[in-house]
Amino acid sequence: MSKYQPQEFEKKWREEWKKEKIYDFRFKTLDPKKKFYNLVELPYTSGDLHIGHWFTFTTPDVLSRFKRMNGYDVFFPIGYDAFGLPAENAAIKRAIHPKDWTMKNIENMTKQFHTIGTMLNNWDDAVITCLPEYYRWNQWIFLKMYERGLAYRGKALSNWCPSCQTVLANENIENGKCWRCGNPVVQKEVEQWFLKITKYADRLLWDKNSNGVDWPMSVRVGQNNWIGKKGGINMDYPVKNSNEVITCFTTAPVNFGMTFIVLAPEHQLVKKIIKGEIKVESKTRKTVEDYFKKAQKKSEMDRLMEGKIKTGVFTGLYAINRIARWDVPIWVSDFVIGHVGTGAVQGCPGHDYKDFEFAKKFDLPIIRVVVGQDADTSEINKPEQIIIKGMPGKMVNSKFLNGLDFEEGLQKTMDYAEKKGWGKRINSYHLRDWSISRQRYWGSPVPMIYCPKDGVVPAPEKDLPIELPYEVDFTPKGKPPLATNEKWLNVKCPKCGGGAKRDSETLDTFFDSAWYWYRYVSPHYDGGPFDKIEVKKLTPVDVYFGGAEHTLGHTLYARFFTKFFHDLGLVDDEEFALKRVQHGVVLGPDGNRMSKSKGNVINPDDKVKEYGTDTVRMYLCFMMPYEATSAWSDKTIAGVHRFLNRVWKIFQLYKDSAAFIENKQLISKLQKTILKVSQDIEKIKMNTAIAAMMEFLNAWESSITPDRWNVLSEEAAKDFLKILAPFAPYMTEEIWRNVFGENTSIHLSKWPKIIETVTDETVTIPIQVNGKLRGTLIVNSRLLFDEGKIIELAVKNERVKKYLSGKKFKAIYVKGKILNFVLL
RNA sequence: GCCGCGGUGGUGGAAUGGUAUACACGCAGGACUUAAAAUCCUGUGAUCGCACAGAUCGUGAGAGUUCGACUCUCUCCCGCGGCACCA
Repeated sequence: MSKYQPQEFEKKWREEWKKEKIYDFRFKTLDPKKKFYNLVELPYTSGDLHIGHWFTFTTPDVLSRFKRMNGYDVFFPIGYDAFGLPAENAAIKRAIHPKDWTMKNIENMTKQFHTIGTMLNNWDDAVITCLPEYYRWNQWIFLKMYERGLAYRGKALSNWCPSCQTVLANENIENGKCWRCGNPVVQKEVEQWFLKITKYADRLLWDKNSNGVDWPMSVRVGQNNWIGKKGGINMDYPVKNSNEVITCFTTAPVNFGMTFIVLAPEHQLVKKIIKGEIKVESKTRKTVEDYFKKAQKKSEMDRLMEGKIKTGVFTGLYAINRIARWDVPIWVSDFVIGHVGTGAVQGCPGHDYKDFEFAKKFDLPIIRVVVGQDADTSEINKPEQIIIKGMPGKMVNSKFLNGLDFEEGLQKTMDYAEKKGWGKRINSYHLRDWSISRQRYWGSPVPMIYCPKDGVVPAPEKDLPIELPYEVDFTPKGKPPLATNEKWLNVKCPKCGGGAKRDSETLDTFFDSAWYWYRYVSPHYDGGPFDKIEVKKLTPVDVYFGGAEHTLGHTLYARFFTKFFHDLGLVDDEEFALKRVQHGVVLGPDGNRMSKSKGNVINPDDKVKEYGTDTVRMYLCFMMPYEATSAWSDKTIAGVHRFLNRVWKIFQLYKDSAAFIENKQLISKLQKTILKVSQDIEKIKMNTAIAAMMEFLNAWESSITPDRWNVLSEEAAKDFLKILAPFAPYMTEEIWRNVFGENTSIHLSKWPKIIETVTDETVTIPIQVNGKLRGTLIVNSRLLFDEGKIIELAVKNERVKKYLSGKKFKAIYVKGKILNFVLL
């Protein structure tokens, strides 16, 4: 009997499958009703396939194989997310060109991917986002958005390194300093390209019906919070002795308790004060200017270190609170953020914690206008006394509002303000427009041209792609790398034909990944970003597997693009994926995240060498639920290997078998196992599916006795092999062909039929007395529905009898499930 | 602070309101072996008990609903993840 030595045949089958083309996906034969688009987030071209990739891809692969054996045309494509900063960093550090680095990594990763033994199917057509064939359509999409006013040039506060003259991403700041030159980073308003995702805010919100698709609660709630739609009112306050008006957004206009206004340092009015456009005392002007400069220098780091201690300066100006008919002082403070609401806050310190802190710090009046449940009517001195919107309470000190419920008082205030023309109800959103320009090299060039005469001019569609030049300086000072290639940079203006310059910025890589699954369907199509007809056949995506870290970024952008394509008439769907499944993380054996510095990295290649691919795949499915995060265990993988060894052995025995004696109980167990495995795979619960197969093997082995060891028919044995096939594709193929002599792949076989009505001859019914288990009853399954008989037998049961003797009771029988006696 | 998700044996983890701890690991004992590894068998929630009698307790804590609660409701504690001076 041969030993289980997976290394002997895994490579053989990999090659054979390629030869037999069993994983080819043929678009032509597609029946749209039988299509199954299984998508995994496209991997980044980091260089090596780590155990996380294996974990991420194995479960979707099992699902793909299962679906295909059930008659679906499974589209399970792959591609690479190939643009981005790490490639550029590698270039700077190691003097390798980003393109060469990336393409080399892709080659290596593709090789490694094949060892996992997935049925990923369009390897030759894998979409690579850094190739012009792909990013050409990024540029096309950008131009379409520009045409519709969805892409615009604007200013935003960003991390800025004055020395390198570039915007820095948060992760490129180390202790408040630039990662490259070590100089302090400041906040600066920088001109950049934005996508108007806020225009889609309402459509991106998830409704109670989950927008008709099956996405996790965590994603839906997370995205809705991120979009942060809030109803409130924009209140106008005239500034005394000027023509200026300050608009404050508030969700709770407690105007009879409003005693000041606070502006964000970057508020327009502050600029006007500094510029002298609004007259204030020169000493005050200087104070405001100093405060503004200090605020501008503050980085994220400073703000964090400062904590929540309020700072601020008085502008010397007053505004008129027309509802309460009094004047309020106007202050500037960096606790108010320019882009939140209107960048101006009406201070109601009795009913807002931040306003309270500010008022305390600068000794501003605090007025109570709401009495809460504690009936405290005293002055508000302590934070515990603050009553905020949402708490129950009655209005006081508020003239015509007195006596109303808090919420009603707010609504009346808003009605009044709107009637007077002093305010307008409005929705505020937390979501901001998406900044997409990066002053980097390794990305899609922005297809725009700057002409001294015509200004910003879009590149003509026929000139796409605007190819990324190979020759640039990656470490320039004061300008983006692309601007160092003069030949590329200088162009003729499409409008006037005069000298002009290209946009030297590149697109955020999240732009690349916001639509790639459509490109997968027609990777070489050149009449548009994708072939509408093919896309219609294959989309929406049936399941989208990926990481939880993409809740607020990638998946939100992807939904935004889908809606944009919908508006262009390119796709029918408003949601691109019917179901989203998010994986967890495989931690190192020590329970920490794997990292080279901790020395706890598990290399999948080593494990394949030790146990074979099937064992690694099965272990990754078995170790924990797909969504969970847990540590790698060398012990547990050995256990999984033991299981496969036993499977191997029992089938080797089968090979040498002679007479067959059927075991009905075992057949029934097999039927139940097939049913359980089918349901569990569908539910993405691979760990319990495997447990069920282990249980079956245990039963199979223990039903074998020296004189009666061939207990399964060939059909039944093959059925077990088939349900194992999606998990252990190599071993099952080896057995399928060598033990059973089949000559077409097990992976092309049909999933075993489930006989729904599996009836055992005997059934065990637990018997409870007062809800406590006191015994069990083993009865013929024909008696299952005969309640009287069941109770009669149960009462006679030795173990139950003593609890019931001499007592009055009633019986509750849940048919086939349980019998409970309740003592009266 | 807000939002989301969790808390079950020594460990990873199972349980449509119906026999809690499936499956696996680990551990203990045994078989095989000169010995070890591998493999196989048996046992394994806690406490009491000679017991493969039996009993009691047991799913973070406490209450509630129910014939019956890991599961549903409320209050609280702890852990993880996300957001956060959001007006």
